[in-house]
Order: sequence, then C-alpha cells, then structure tokens
Amino acid sequence: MVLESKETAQKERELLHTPLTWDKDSDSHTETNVVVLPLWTLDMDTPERNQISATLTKFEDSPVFNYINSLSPIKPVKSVPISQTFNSLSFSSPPSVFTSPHVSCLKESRFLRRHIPLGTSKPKVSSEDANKAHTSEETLADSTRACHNSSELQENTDRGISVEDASIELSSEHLKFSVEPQQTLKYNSCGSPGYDPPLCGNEGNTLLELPDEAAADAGYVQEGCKTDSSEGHLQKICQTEPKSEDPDCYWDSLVPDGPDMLIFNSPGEAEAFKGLMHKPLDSSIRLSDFMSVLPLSTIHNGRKMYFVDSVASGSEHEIGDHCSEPMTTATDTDQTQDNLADVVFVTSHSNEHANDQLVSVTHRAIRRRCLDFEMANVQRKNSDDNSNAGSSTSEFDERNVANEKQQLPAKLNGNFQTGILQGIGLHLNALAALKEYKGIQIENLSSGRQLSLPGSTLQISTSQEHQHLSLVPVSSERELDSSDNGLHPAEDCSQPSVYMAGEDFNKNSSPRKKKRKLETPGETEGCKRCNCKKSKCLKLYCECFAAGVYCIEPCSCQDCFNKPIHEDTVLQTRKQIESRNPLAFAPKVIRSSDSVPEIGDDPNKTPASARHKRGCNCKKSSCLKKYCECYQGGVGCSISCRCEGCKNAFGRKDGSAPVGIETDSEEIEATDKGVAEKASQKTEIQNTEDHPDSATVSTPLRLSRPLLPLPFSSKGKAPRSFVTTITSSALFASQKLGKPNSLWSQSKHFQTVPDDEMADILLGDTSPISCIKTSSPNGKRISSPSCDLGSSPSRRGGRKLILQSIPSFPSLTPHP
DNA sequence: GAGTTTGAAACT
DNA sequence: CAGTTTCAAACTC
Repeated sequence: MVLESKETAQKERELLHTPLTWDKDSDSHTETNVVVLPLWTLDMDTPERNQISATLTKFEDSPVFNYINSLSPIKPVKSVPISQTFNSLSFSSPPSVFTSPHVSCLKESRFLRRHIPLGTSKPKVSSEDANKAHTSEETLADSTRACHNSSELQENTDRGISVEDASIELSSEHLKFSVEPQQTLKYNSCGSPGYDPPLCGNEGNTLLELPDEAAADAGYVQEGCKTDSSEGHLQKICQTEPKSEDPDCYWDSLVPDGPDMLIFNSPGEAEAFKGLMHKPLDSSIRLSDFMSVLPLSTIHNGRKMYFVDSVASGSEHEIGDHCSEPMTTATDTDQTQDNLADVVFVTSHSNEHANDQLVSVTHRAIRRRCLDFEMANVQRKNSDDNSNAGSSTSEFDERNVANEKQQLPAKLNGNFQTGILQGIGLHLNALAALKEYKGIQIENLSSGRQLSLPGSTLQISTSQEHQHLSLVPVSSERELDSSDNGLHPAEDCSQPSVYMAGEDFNKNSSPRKKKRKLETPGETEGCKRCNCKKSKCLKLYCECFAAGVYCIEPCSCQDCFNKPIHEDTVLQTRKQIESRNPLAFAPKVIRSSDSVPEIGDDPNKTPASARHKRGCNCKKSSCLKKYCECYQGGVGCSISCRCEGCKNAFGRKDGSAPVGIETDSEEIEATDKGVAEKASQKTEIQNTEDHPDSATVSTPLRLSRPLLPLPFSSKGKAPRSFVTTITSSALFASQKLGKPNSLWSQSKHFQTVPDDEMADILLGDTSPISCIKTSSPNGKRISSPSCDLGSSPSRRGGRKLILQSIPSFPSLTPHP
C-alpha cells in the first residue's frame, strides 16, 4: 500500500504539474454517469484507517467492483486509501492560492468534493507521505484522463458508472480517512476526484454535498465557482432549499443534480444505502454496504450514479439523524428533460417528484474560507429554468455529518507542504462558513435535529434565470456571534458578481463600490477582502497577500497583482519578503505554550496561551481595538509587546488577567465584552480541565480558540491575525502545486507551535510534513493525529482538547 | 460614504 | 537598529 501510495503521489505530482488540456467545450455532455464513492480520509496510522483501506481493497477485488469496472471504458484505478484529505478537503482552499481558485479551475465542480481539484486548481501534495498522496494521485490521473476523454466519454457515459472516490470520515476517531477508490468505470467528464464533472459543463453532473460539512463544502463550491461554469449544482441545491421546510431539506438541497447522483432504484437499495449511512462510524461496514449498494443502483438504472463522500459522523456532530433519514425512493423518470435540472432534492416532501431513483448522496468537503479564493457564490440554475420541475428526477440526499476536525488531522498527516496548508485553508473556510450555515439551518430546519456541519452559508437567490447558491464563508467569529445576528445567509459573497472568476475582479472599474454594493456590512466582513490601492496586493499590507491567498472578486483592490495570472510575481514577491523575514507569512498569533513554561513568554504575564508572534506596538489604542494585532487576534499582550497603556482584554502586557475574566471588561465595549468574557472563560475552563497541571499553560484550545471567540462580533470579521494565520498557511501550502513553499509549511507549524519551536522549524529541525498543528477557528481540525510535534503527551492532549473543547462549528442545534 | 486614526509594513 | 514614510484597515462622523 505504501508503495502504491508513493506511486500515486508521484503521478499526482506529475499531473499537477501538467497543465490540463481539458476542453470545456467538451464538457457539454449532458449526463455523467459517475459513481462517486465517498472519499475517505483516513489516518494511516489509525486502526480505522487501516480498516477502511482493507475494506476498500476488498471492495476493489470484489465481483461487484469488477462488474462496475467492466461497465466503464475507463479502467478503474486501484483505489488506495489516502490519508490526504488534503486532496479534496484540506486542499480545497489551498488550491485557491496557488492554484488560484480563480484560475485554477478549468472545471467547475458540480460535485462538491473533497477531492483535490486537478492539477492547476488543486494544490499539489508534495508530501512525503506518499501513502496519503497515493490515492489522490490516481484519482487525479483518472480525472485527467476523464477530462481528456470527456468529450468522448460524455457521449458514452450517460449511463456509465464510475466510482470516483469514496470518502469517509470517521469522526469518532477524530480521524479522517480518505480513500479514493477512483475506480472510475466511467468518468463523466472530469470526474476525477479533484475534478468536478461540472467542469465539463454538464448538467448531468451531480453535485453531492454533505450538509454537515457545508463549511467544507463551501470550499469546494468555491473552487467550483472558479470556473465559469460554476453554475452547477449549487444552484440546484439552492433551488430546493427554500422549499424545504424539513430540516433535512437543507441537506437535501445541497445535493445537486439528481440524475447523476447515486440513485437507488428500489427502496431496498435506498435502505441499504441508508443503513450504510447509518453506520458512519463503522467504516468497514459502511464501505461494504456501500459497495453492495452501488452495483444495484448502477446496474438497474444503468444510469450514472454518484456517490459522494459519505462521512462518518463526528463524535460531536449528531449525524445520526441525517444518516437515518429515510431515503426517498422515486420512480424512474426521465431526467433527460433538462440535463441541468436534474437535481431535485428529495426531501421527505419532495417525493412528489417521483423517481425510481433514490439518490442519496453525502458529500463531504471542506469548505473553503473566504480568504481562499472563494468563489463564494455558485450559481445554480433556477429550478424553473432548469426544469427541476420538469425533471422528474427526485433525488434523495443523505448526508453524513463528518467532523471537519477529523478531517484536518488526516490531511495533516499527508504531505505537509502541500496538503497541510491547503487543508488548513479549507478548514478555515469551512469554519467561516459555519455561521452562514447555521442561519440556514435555523431557518430551514424545524426539527430538533442537529446538524453538525461546519457552517457554510448558502445563499439562494432566485433570479429569473438562475438561482444562485452561494456558499459564503464567514469568519468564525461571526459564527460565534451569530446568535445575535441571526443568521443571514451571506449576501456579500453570494452575490452574483462573486460568480465571476476571481482573476478579473480587480479589473472592474470600481471594485470597491461594487463590493460594497454586493456585500452587506456584516456579512461582508466574513468574506472581506483587501482594499489595497497602492501595494498592488503584493505586500503584507494586503491582507490577502499576507494570508497567502489570491485576491478575488470580493476584494476591492486596485492594480492587483495578487492573482493567479501573476502567480510568478506573487511567488517571487513572497520569497522576497520571506527573505527579509522568514516568519513574515507565519501566523501572527501563535501558541505561546502548551503548558510548557519554558516558552519565551511568561505565562503569568500573558494569560492567553496564544500570543502574537511579534507583539504589538500600540500607542493609542490601548490594545483595545483591532488596531492592535494582539487584540485582533484574540490574544493577550505579552512581554514581547511594546504597547503603551495596554488594556488588552485578552490579557495585559503586564500580566494582568484577561479583562474578560476579570472586571476590566468595562473598558471593553459592551458587545465585545461579552464575547471576550465568554471566550476567555471558556478557554480558561477548558484549559483547566484539560491541563489541570498548568492553568496558565496555553492549551491547544487556546491556541486555536483565541481566534474564535473574539470580541469582534459586531463586525463579524475574523481577527486579522487569525485570518492571516489560517489563510497564510493554506495559501502558501497551495501556492505551487507540488512545490509547496517550505516556508509556508513552516508558517503552518507556527500557528500552533510555540515560538521556540518555530525557530526550530525554521531551522528545519522539525519536519513540517510530519506534523502540522493548525488552529482552526472552530478548532475542529486542529491537529493531526500523527503529527510529530504533538508527540509529546501534553501536546497531544492539547490537540485533543482543542477538538473537544472547541465548540463544534455550527452546533446543529438551532440555537447556539 | 468620506474622512480620520492607527499601527504594521516598508523604507532609509 | 532606529527613525521615517507608506499603507490599508479600523474607526468615527
């Protein structure tokens, strides 16, 4: 397996470096017969993963599998479990950077998948972990083939079956397993893991998305948006959402195209699938079940089936309900009416659409943060236009909720350079999205069912011609604060304008005005981008650049060079800046200590476990405003700060306790105050619990946490430092496919790594690849199980804590 | 929305 | 390394 993985990794690298020659025109094929197996993100090191891998292997060897293969002209590649969630999930965001979301995607993905987008769009995994990469590579290869052959295939593929990938996340273990069997009997078009069929422009392509992972999904979506053709599935999804009153509906809506989706001909199949879904935790079982189901559906229908990742429920998430959702069976109908329209979300209500086919799809993807190129918006065809109504297809969407937290770890295990960063970016995105997601959830979900998905905002706008679904990443903060605001689907990012390819955004005459028009203040902030006028977005002044992401439409920058088309310039500039300051792109806020006093800062003086990398230099803001990077990052000032009159609510330079905890809150604005208190208290509590031995010790939670509960709720914008941190890593990681900048990787480490460790990292003492600690707003995917850095018990505990302590993204519950 | 304030980044 | 300038975000009105 390892060998195989290595080979795959190699292939993947090659693919990444190889420009895709895919012709969009060829995409025109109407339907895609693809079965997408869940992408399993596994941690190679974990038993679960092994289990899954074994299962997959069996699967491949199984008669059913063979049968499926026989159906497709394309030779299925032997799937290899990949730990790299990066590919799809983690990376989804990262690609943005270097694969720039804008440009990178040749294809639009109708599938919200975690797969790594093909070559350009997807960051390449340079990992040393060939193992992880292995699967993805194959997938890429397949996808590539598919793309090349798409035109041909399209014609033939309508009824073809392809299994692109399966992804499963085992939330229970906090591990994510990703396996991409990549057995593509047929690729629809670009049906490669990284590849989204939609690119092919087909309506037929189905997008399966896991609601839970909306956040993650958003990432995909965004990526998908990169391409012009982004209209796809998201819109479709959106179409149904408004209609759905059922809690499930939301998720259902997420599932785009019906025809392509996994369809169950018979209720029995659906049941089987259902059962499978119900067993998210049992990867092996699921896989088997899943496999068993496939044949039937494919065979009977002769149609394309898409399986999108089924995700294991996360421990924190309450997936069960979703999983258990009865699958809707529909009668056969011709979907043909409108290729595009295929997706009808079958909700409990939607049975009317009677189709024989029952589609259940779970899609798990990591949502990309706004920073990542977010094509926050995805257009979806209006149901009217598309004929969802017309299409008789009913689709059932079943989603497993997976913890993104888990995903991250797995990803981390993968190549550090590429994978990690990307993964992080995605993760963040997902987090950002949470808030939005919640809003939807609240609005749409009436049942007590909890959604454990990372929030993503789905914005649905119905225009005469199109419905637009946009996933808008929202800052984690917002999410946290969302309770106040009530969730509003992000308007800002979702604006149609967003659909535009990111690259050309800046070219707009008045980006800023445009942006403002499109974006509402609150929401905008989540996706807020830079507004550079003179720096060309090639200096650290530029938040996007500093974060390691390309500027996208939401940006109001002028003369922007921080775009994929200027990738060389960007990279060069980056290097230049790094040459001056190796840590320039490192997270500004780093974990000061893990309960390890030796770390530079005196814990006593710096209440917050996390500290600003360099410390602030505030003179007039008293470290009570976002001018202060420490405050903005949600961390207390430390001895390294040169601030004057420090009143940082998160911890004063002089060592006084964080305001939030203490009585100084008065100094803070009322709104912020509450948040700060909560955050600080929460952090403290968690810390104490997790690390009884060191009260002052920064816990992973803190590390990651500070970012979350910041007192910025009013604006909802994530703390600058935080954003920077997250994005930077993601961005950098993804900068060059296959050639992750070492620095970037390093930067990642920095996030969670103590200063001293950072130094080591820079020196190369620590292998970035081996371990990455990431702090996510939600803290879900903060650590990779296998992370070396975390080898120390304390650290591990910290990571673990993070996961636990971090409030799961969007609590599925209606009200946070 | 325009203007001011602020402090980091960049420059010297 | 310190001082100054530039820059864009944060903030205010």
